[in-house]
Amino acid sequence: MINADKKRTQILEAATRRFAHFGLAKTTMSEIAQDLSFSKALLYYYFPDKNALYAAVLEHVMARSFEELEKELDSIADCQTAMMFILDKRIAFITKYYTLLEHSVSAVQQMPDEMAHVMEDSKDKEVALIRGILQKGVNTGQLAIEELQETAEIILFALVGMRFSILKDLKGILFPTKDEFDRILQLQKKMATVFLKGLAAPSR
Amino acid sequence: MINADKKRTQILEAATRRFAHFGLAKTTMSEIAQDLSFSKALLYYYFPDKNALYAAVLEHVMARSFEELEKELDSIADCQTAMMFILDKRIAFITKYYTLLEHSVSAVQQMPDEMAHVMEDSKDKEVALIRGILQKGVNTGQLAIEELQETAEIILFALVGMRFSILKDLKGILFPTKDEFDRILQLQKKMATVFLKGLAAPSR
DNA sequence: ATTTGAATTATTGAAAAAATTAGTCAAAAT
DNA sequence: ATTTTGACTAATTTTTTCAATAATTCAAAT
Repeated sequence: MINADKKRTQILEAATRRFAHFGLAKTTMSEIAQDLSFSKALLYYYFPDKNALYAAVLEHVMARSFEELEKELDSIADCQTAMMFILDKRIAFITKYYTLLEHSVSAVQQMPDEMAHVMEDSKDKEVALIRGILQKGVNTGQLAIEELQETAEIILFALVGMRFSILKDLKGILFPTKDEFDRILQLQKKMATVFLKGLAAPSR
Repeated sequence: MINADKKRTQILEAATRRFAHFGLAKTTMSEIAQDLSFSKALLYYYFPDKNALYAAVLEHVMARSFEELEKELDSIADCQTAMMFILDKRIAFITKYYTLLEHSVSAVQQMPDEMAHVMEDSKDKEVALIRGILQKGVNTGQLAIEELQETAEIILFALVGMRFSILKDLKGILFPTKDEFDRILQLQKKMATVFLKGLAAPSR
């Protein structure tokens, strides 16, 4: 029982390494099994199919990141600072897991339900995170916001979309460079800053 | 000579109808020729190849829209109003020419240089349009902006990206509905409004 | 309950064949 | 001289086939 969980975890970790480096399409179940000296069939004992394993990897990786993020976020009182912090972490995450996420980015259509579900969850969590920051600002009297949820969604849409728009211009580039991610981060920060300023409560 | 231009225009218009309805891939040169009862060879007398014709259609359609837009924009003094006006017109344009633009949206990679050039031009023009609005705001003392060009780019990135983000969620949808476009417009307006407020010059 | 080797089923990718479409050109029409 | 065309070729796309690879199942062993 405890051993079973251990095997599951081992598979999850080996899969994470493969998927993170080679992506979904270029990773085979045999390879993951070989990495662990398990039989391929064992993978199917713990995970129903390849997509489920991939989804589990996505979920695991994201959950860990969110956990860490939320913890660190607690100690930041100022909402502008918190927002900049989140943007830094977001880009760091995307840079690190670019290949892993690639499938979710390029093949959003025709994504198996399992993965789609994980991505939706993660989006919801991210919106919640941003809403938390805005809430902070409202509580301290820094911000005045009517529709907290919708405003958080708008910010996330704009951030995600901004990355899309910028990366889309890069013709046939397989992996964006560090510089390109830095540029995205820079513009996202400027946008978020102006946006927060626009949400500022009238001073009195 | 004047008759030659007329033929060119006829071809351009027939091509516009076809491309606007069926897109680039699902329109053949023969069909355009048949619509006009011209020979296919004649199309090649006026346009070097299919891509050039498509690019000409894009350019024509966009040029007409920009022209109209700039004219109407002149009579709007307030920058907030002007921004809302542009957003309305942008969405109307995209709704109308969704199929025509689809290729530019989905196949941004591997886009022939001619089309890429038209799209870049249009992006530049759009940024210029937004910069013009911001300039208006700065002139009237409503806004305080350091980097006019970059700020305009950020706004456009966010607007375009926002549309991407929202449409991307729609799994396997061929054509977004009117409602979906309306939702995009609504969120874009909120974002732009907050953003402009964030750029407001400190009152005194 | 866990693990495996061997077998089956499904998917992918390359190659060949067929069909459609883009693009050319010499000659005809204006 | 310019415009237009029909008939032709070249390129591209689509369809089909088939072998190789990979996913998935399962009976039997641990």
